[in-house]
Amino acid sequence: MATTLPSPADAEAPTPAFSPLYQQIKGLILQSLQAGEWRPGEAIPSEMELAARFRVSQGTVRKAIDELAADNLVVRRQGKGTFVATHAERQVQYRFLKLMPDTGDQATEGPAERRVLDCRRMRSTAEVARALALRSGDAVVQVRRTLAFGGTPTILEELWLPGNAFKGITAEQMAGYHGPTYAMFELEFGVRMVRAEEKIRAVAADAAAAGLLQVPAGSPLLSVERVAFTYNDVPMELRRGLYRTDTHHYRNDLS
Amino acid sequence: MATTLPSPADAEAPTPAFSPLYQQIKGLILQSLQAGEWRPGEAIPSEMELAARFRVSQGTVRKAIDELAADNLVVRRQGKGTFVATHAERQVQYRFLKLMPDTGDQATEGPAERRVLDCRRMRSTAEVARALALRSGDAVVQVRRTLAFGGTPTILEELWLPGNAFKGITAEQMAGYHGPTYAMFELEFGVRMVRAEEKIRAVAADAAAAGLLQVPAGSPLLSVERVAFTYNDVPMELRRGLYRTDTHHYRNDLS
DNA sequence: GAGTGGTCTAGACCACGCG
DNA sequence: GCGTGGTCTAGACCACTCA
Repeated sequence: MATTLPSPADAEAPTPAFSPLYQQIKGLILQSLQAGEWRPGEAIPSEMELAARFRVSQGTVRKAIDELAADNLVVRRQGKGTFVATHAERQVQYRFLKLMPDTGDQATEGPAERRVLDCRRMRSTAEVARALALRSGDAVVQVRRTLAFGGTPTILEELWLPGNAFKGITAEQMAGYHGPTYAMFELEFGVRMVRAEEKIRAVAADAAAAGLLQVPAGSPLLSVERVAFTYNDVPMELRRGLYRTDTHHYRNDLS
Repeated sequence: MATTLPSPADAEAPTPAFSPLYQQIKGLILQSLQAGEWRPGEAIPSEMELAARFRVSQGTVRKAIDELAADNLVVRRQGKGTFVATHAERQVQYRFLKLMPDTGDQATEGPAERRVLDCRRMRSTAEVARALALRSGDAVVQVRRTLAFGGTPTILEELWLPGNAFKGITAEQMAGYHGPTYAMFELEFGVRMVRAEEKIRAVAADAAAAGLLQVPAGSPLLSVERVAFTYNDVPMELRRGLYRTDTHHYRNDLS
């Protein structure tokens, strides 16, 4: 049946290489997600509906959705439906933040206290442009802020965002929103971060960082450089964080 | 059919809670893996054979194996079969080592040059015992070594292994084996590491570490504390590494 | 009780690897 | 050409949620 499929599905397969039907369906659902057909947190159509729309069996749709769920683009809830993933959910406060208090976890610790130091538009340097797939000199927004836990400043970070997608962002918006920053990005700018890559190093605190994080100059800090991506691997944020690791640690699970 | 299954499968379900058939099958295959019915790198029986053995359909076995493959316990190869995962494979040199050269990757860099500083049996401290789920004073093996890339010492690490499982391990074994240490553990001791947890911090190099890594005392280093587990979440290694991050970085992908 | 995702089956056919 | 895993289907039934 895969080769004799009518129009909708295999119209999407420009590669002669062979792509399973469920992959094509996955691609189509992905396009709808990208296009904003369903908003973050909303339910997507049921498996039966999608099967009817694409003229395939429920099992094929199921396998497509299975992969989307494995990629964290979508969340299944038995008896209720399948929902577009969002950063604005109770579950884990900060999905991409792997810094944990040495005792307890993110949940026991409560939300971070944010302090925005700076938020301004500027022209991107060559380095920032490369990370964000822009041209040097394109408009970017730079944000600098600290995050504190229980009164102790723990993270100092600098964000760069493409000026185009984040027109009109303000320090008040960055500071005022209650909840993850990425949830604010979804709500206010329609930008959904889906995946990220981090490069981690140990560095010595310079005078400025030391002051803001209330540690002696030269103290070892964790440097975390993150590039976050929306759909289709489009980079939408460069973030450089300095973490204190005297009361917290970066946790990672390998398998 | 799930409720009327004959002996083999639901003899394994002590929980009345409801466990899908394929989960029970997964558990049974896992037991065989654990028991060493098939050695690392070997093929396990085909889906049809397993389906016949367990008296379920091929689809159910498939779903069980899908999960084992997702957990990296097993590797599927179309047209050939399904194989027990091993650390002794070309693919990625060091599966659990996330340290990458700033330019290029593990493949371009070639294998690490190992130097074993120390390998001795001792009684475990309370801290080591806790991590390895032993009692304080139980026998453990401590290994200290450095890894260098292109002549530059980059990693200084200390390993603790349960003395029981690693009887008779020698410095020569640690140094002499060509390939990942975890592959040597599989071959020589039948211990297969399946999963690990890491806690990462930034620390200042003490005099000893600075000397061995050829950096000034007080230099920032990445401290990586790893607990590695075999099947059933049994901890089998505690490892504390210090990484230079002037030419390398710890890479992590989030989703 | 209706609707959703989750499980299980049986059978057909496809892509791949290897002799 | 055979055996392996991979895809696709259709239909039955189960577990969960909510009105």
